[in-house]
Order: sequence, then structure tokens, then C-alpha cells
Amino acid sequence: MKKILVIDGNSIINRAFYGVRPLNTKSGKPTNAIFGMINIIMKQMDAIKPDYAAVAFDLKAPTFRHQMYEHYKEGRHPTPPDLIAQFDDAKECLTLLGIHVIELAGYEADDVQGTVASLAHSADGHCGYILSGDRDLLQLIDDKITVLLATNHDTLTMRRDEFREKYGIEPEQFVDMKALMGDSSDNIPGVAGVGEKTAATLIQNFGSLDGIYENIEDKRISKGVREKLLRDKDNAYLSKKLAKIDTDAPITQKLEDLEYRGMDRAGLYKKLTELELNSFIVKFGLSASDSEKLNTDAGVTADVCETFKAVSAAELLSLNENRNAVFFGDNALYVHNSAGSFSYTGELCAAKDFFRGEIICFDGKGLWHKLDRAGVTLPQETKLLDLMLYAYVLNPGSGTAGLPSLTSMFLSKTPTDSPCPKLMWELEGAMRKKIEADGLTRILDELEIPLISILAEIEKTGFKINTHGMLEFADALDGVARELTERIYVQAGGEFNINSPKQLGEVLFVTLGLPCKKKRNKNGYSTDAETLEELRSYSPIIDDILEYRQVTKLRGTYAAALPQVADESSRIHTDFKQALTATGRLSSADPNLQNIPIRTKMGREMRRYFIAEEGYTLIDADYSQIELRLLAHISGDYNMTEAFKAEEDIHAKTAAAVFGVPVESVNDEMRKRAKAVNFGIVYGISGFSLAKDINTTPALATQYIKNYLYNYPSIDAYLENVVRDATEKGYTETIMGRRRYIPELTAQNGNLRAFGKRVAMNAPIQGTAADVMKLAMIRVHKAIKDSGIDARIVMQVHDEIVVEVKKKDTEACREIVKREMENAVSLTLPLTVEVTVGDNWLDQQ
DNA sequence: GTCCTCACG
DNA sequence: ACGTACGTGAGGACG
Repeated sequence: MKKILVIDGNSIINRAFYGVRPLNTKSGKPTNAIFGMINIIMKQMDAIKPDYAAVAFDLKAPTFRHQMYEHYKEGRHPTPPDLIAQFDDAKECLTLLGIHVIELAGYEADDVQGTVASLAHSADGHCGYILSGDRDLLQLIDDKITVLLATNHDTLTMRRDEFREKYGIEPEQFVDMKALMGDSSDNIPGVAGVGEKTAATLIQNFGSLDGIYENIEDKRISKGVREKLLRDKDNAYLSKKLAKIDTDAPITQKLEDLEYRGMDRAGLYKKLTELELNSFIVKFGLSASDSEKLNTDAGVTADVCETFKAVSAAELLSLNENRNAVFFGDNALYVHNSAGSFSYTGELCAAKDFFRGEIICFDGKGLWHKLDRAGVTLPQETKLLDLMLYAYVLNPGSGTAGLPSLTSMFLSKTPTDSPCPKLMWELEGAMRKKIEADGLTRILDELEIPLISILAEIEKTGFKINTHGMLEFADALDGVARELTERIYVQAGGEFNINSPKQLGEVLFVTLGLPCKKKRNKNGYSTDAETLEELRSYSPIIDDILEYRQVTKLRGTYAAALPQVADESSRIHTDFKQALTATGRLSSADPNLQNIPIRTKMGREMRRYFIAEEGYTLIDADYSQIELRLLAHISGDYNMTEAFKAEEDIHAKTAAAVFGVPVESVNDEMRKRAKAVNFGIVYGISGFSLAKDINTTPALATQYIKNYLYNYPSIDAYLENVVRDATEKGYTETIMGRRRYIPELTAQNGNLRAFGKRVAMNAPIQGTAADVMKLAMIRVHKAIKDSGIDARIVMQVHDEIVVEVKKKDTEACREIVKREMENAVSLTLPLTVEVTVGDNWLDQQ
């Protein structure tokens, strides 16, 4: 089957422009829309692998359909100059990518697309894909044509089924529906007073615009709606004409002319280099050899890419003593000398003395482990200049920029023959300069870099588990799951896969006919715990399903899975991701030890099998209310600060304020709700979500928030300030200066902007807590080393540190940990740490 | 690979 | 009118 892909150039480039933060070449040329556009399009090209590919653009001339409507320009935003400036380069890139650009004066891009896509009908066995960000195109869906709808986050595949699911009508009826409801952004008038709901119902009942007017006296049409329909009948039919996309625009290209022949690698290399979109050069694997003509600039980038590619099998180090590049691989060191060859320096163990001073590397923790496995322990004084962390502190949201992209981002011209070590040091220097300019030096040098070896040690040590105990627990859970399965099958009247949300939804809402509130996801019914909770009173099967879910989750994710990754000493070793989260927190993976159950009684049992080594004990130290305390400190709110100074019960205190009662009258329920409000504030709250969380009305929840902010006025002011500040600067900062960029704050899309605001409210708080914890880990680690006691950190869970300590040193260690954590920073209010001790992670006293 | 669901702070 | 709390990772289903 031959596949035709047609792209709505204007809508995709628009979406890319507003969805990607501003990017510029060094000379100031904007490139963000081009960047975003290529990303969106190539993702679909890869997924579909079309045989024919074309992109349609509007020409500026007045358009056929809109000439029919005199105000055709109203309601459209003028195209920003920064976007206009990108059109020509964008079209050139598309051509170089092998996608045919079609423009037709007098026709809208969607008419051209409709026409091209409909070529799918002209030959048997063809199918068409239309990539657009514009929902109008959905009217073109039929059995051969699929619309790929680009949204802010991803691209939705809309075939007939998906369309029907979403709108409750057939794609062919879309135009009629739009004729009724209108579209202000396209200046389609519609019928005044008829919105999506009414339009959908009318179309469902009568099939089409004609159907409605033929049955205008039908009793299913209310008097009010009938009047509106009759009054605006002309508008309705005009709207239909306006909304209908042509499929017979006079395009000159034949299908054969649109064949996709792959990208022009040489041309693309040159163009992308000119636009400084180096990430694509890496992504598409382009290099200077693709380009016939090597100018100096292009040569540099390509050389760098090639060099890094060549050594990717080995670990790249670089020592500042001799300024040679040093690589590590196959348990040996290789030195890259200025002549460009590699020379073997013998067994690594013999080369220990090399590793002093500073080592430039990428992923220092990974390097630490490699060296460790080869028998080399880095001396304490070695400073790992980990460029991955440099990039992370500069922009935590940037994801995983590799060395090649960092080089192109931070280094301008460099002689093509420069040896690798020189480049590494130049890169380090350039990035450090930017780090200093951004005030991030201490975050890097005093938090992230010292943390590398500490995390490496924690990972190497591992957390001991009781493997047998855990496996027995898994068996017990399995037994319970089997019983529950039987009972569920009996109640459902047959066997099905309970783990399949789709099958479960069918059983509950169709077979058993349980009432389904509207909550549905795109595959059918929602069956999440929240939904099921509401159904508990209708059938005992619900409780069984909820318990089945809990038991199988516990078994599958923890009890059965963890013993499999334990080493011969029954210890499990996580991998801390130090350059991943947007806020500065660590994350834990393979396995994740930061989400071991605790909130339910059964789940908490899991912690019984996390144990200390024989003769040792576990100390668990966690910051009490660290985020709220930091909110009090950062906002300078008097009431909250005083409450913490006096070590009052902050949730009870908040309850008194929110519900307007004396503290003595606060009951458990009120305290619980106030706790939720406190959480909500830290997350950047909305009345709606708070209402859902505490099971009340949005109006009431909104009132609670008002009361809260009235009682803590400086928090109110702070939240407002932090959003304004972040909007102006483009980023938030923690009290130590760690940044988080929030491009969403200037998005066109309101939802995205609202998200940006919540992020702006949360990031400084969560981020400062992360900074404090990192500092605390460094202090605890050092204090333990200095004291000479037999103890080691085995885990960190955001506001909590777990230490394994020789029994005799327990008391001393307990004091050290508490002291070092509490005094990590000095605030206007105390940070308190609660310490417990036990033989396992559950029984703590 | 993506979605849904659910585990944690 | 619409969608709705911040930050994560893992397992199973499904295409």
C-alpha cells in the first residue's frame, strides 16, 4: 500500500513557533519555528514512512473561500515578524528533507491539502495522511484518509473511529456541525446562540444541515433553538460553504511528482549549519563529508562530531596536567596525542597516578563506577568536571544534550585541526563562563560536583533486602491475587484480563451495567481508582478489583521484582539520575527506590524487607514539612514563620484559619482538608482541583484558598510576585540560584500558560528543598567520614536520608545526621529533622 | 512506542 | 469555553 503524506505547512509552523522557546543564530536570526517544525514533521515521517510527501503553504493573496466573507481578515492574529522571517528557510529545509513544497495562489493551504490527500482515492490501495494542527482538516477523514492532529504535546492519530469517539458524529458531518456552531478564529458566523453541544445534538438527530431544516418543526428542536435556526438560516448555509474544504484545487503536480526520494544530505548539512540547528545534524547523522563544499565553519562542527563519535566506545577524560586527551576503555587508558593517534599506556591499575587534579568528563558518576570496577578509586581531591552537570545547572529542562551539541552551543570558531583535549578544555571554559555569568557557580562546585562521588558510593553500597522474606511476601500476595481473580470472574460471569483497562471497562459498564459518569478516556471507559471508588456501593466486585490492583501492583513492581535485581549479598543498587529533573531533585531508577510503598498498611509491609546488614541498624532521618517551611522563609510570611518557630501543628493552625474556627475546635477532617490546602498552595493551586482532592465544591474550595491567602498575606504576595518575576525573566530561581526556565509563561495557549504559572509557584520551593537536601547529603557524608564511625548513606528520598550504621555507633550517628541536616542552611525559622531507628525500614522508633 | 494505572515525595 | 495541582519511574496491555 502506497502512503501519501500531506502537511499543512502554515498550521505546523505556527504551532512550532508558539510551542518552542525563542531560538536564534549567533547573528540573531530566529529559528525556533524551523526547529519545531522539523521535529514535528520528521517524527511523523519516521512513523509513517510515506511514499509521497508534500507540504502546502498559503500564498498571501486573498483566498477563494474567504473572499466570500467580507470580514475575512478579522479574528486572525497578524503573523509576528519573527515568524515571517523563518518562512523561506523553513521551505528550503523542507525541500532539502525531500518534501515537495506546494503553493497555489488564490487557494488556501487546506484546499490544496484536501486535493492532494484525495489523490489517495484516485488509485486503488493508496492511503493518505494529513498532518495539521488545525481541527478543520478533520472533515477530510474517511476510510482512506487519516488526519494527524498536532497538539501542544504530541500528535494525535485521527481515523474514522477516533473521530466518532471524540465528536459522536461522522467526519462527513463535521462541516454541517461547524456551519451551526461557527468558528470565530476562522470568521465563520454559524448560527448565533448555537454552540458545540447544541450543534452536536442537532446533527446526531437529523444528520445534516438540510436534515435539520427539513424537520425544523420536529419536537426535538426546542422553541428557542428553532427561532435561532430560522433567523440565521442564510448564515448557516454560508458557513457551510466557508467551512467546506475543496478537494479539487487545480494543482499542477501529479502524484508521481510528489514521490519522496529522501533527504539531500549535503544541502541539508549546509543549511542546518547555517541555521545553527546542530542537533539535527547529529540526529540525522550528517557530517562534513556529506557536503561537497567544506567551508571553515562547517568543517569544525563536523570534525567535532566525528571525533566524539569515534571515541564513543571509550570514555573520554582529559587531564589538565599534560593537556592530552585521555580515554578509558577495555580496562586500559589511551592517550590521544596531538598527532591524532591513540597510544596504549598499559593496565589501568598501573596508571592510578594519572587521576589527580581535575578530570573533564561527561557523566562523571558513570566514569567513577567504571574506574571502580577496574580497581581504581579516585582520590578524594580529584574534581570531576562533569560537563553533563554543567549543562544541567545551566538549563535543567534541556534534557540530554550530548557533547557534540554542547560544543556547537558553547564554542564558536575553533581551528579544525585542534586536538580533542584542547576542545574539551575550551568547552569547559566556555560553559564555566556562562555558569559564572548566571550565578550558578556554587550550585555546580559546591553541590553537584561534590555530590557525584557521594551518589556513586551510595549506589555502590546498595540497600540490603531480605530476599527470602520478600519472595515469601510475593507468594502470599500471589495467593491473594488468585483468590480475588476467581471471585472477580464469578461476579463478572466469565473470565477476562483484569489488567486490561479496556476489558475491565467493558465488563463493568457493559456486562454489569454499572453507571458510568462521563469520565472516559480515549480508549473507552476510565477505570482508575478514583472512578472505581465512586462505584463501590453498586457492587462488591469493585472492592475486589481495587484490592486485586493493589496486590498485583505490590507483587509485580516490588515484592517479586526487587529480589531479581539483588546482588549476591542481597543488596540492591539504584541509579540516581543527577541531571534529569526540572527542579533539581534527584531521581532514582533501575530500580526506583524512591517510591517504595508507605501510604497503605499492606504496602508499608514492603518496607519490612528493607534491612540493615547483620550487626548494623538503619537510621531514617526526614525533614519535617520542608517545603512549607521554605515557603514561609521565602515569602517571609509572619504568621506561618511564627507558627513554625513555635513548632505548632501547621495543618491544624491552617485549618483554624481556613474554616474560621479556634484551633481547639479543629477536628481530624478539618485538619486533613487544611493539609490538602497546604499541599495545593505549594503546587500552584486551583479551586477545581482542590475541590476534587478534598471532595467538596469548587466554590467552597476557592473560598478556602481565599481564606488561606488572607491569613498568610505574604504568601499571597509571594505567589503573585514569583509568577510576574518569572514571566519577565523567563525563569525562576531557588534561594541558591538554581534556575528553571519556564517558556510556557509566554505561550499563546491559555492552558499552557496556566501550567507555567503553577510551575513558577512550585519550582523555587521544590528546587530549594532539593538544594538543601543535596547540601545536607554532602555534610552528612563528610561528618560521617570525619567522625570515623562505621556508617554509610544507603538512600535518599527527597526529604529523607537512610543511613546504615554499626550498632555501637547508632547514637553518635543519629546526632551527626540530625545536626548536619538541620544546620545545612540557616533560615528565618528552624528546619527540623525527625530521626528514627530500626532493624528494617518499617519498624522504626 | 504509547497509554493507563499507580507507587513515592 | 475549557481543563485543572508540582516532581518522578515501572509494569502490563495493546497496536
